[in-house]
Amino acid sequence: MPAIDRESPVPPYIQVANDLRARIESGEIPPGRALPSLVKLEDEFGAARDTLRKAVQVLKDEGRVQTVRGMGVFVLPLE
Amino acid sequence: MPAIDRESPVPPYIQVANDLRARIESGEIPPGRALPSLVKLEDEFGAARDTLRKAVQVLKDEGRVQTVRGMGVFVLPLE
DNA sequence: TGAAATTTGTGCGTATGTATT
DNA sequence: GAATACATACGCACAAATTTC
Repeated sequence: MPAIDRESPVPPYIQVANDLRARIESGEIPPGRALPSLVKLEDEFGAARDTLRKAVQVLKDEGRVQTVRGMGVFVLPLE
Repeated sequence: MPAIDRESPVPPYIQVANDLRARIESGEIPPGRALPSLVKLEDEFGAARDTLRKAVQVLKDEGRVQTVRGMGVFVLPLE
């Protein structure tokens, strides 16, 4: 299960971003599918919304996901 | 009238959850029936939807209610 | 038929306060 | 002081499922 290592010098939002990126790259969350909702991510990681939004923002900045309002955050096809 | 005590150290969403739980346990809202809609709860408690959804989430986590999209939040039978 | 109303799901942006680093 | 994170809350917009007319 995903977990945040509070002892790590890597900030939680980076850890979450890394975890989600790994799920995308492994094909666990394929293109066209949505990431777990923020509420679910809260449960999974036990992190605050601030942190999770930042993590998603990282993937957005990388062009890996795209937010669709009211629906979720979707994984984009690789270029 | 249910009301949220803003002076209390207990967070509003917990207060709402406690109130709803009491209504369920008293039989005011029996199994199979739905809780008031989020819109009605907004009126009743004067709280934001975010707060009310969190309150409902607490009861969900407790296994007391189940949400059905487009229909409502239903009280589950006791186990 | 289908359109509107109702209700929950999801996300955005913002805000306040606390605590830690 | 600044950055980060947590916890909570407000208000809004749009999506989707269901019910009603």
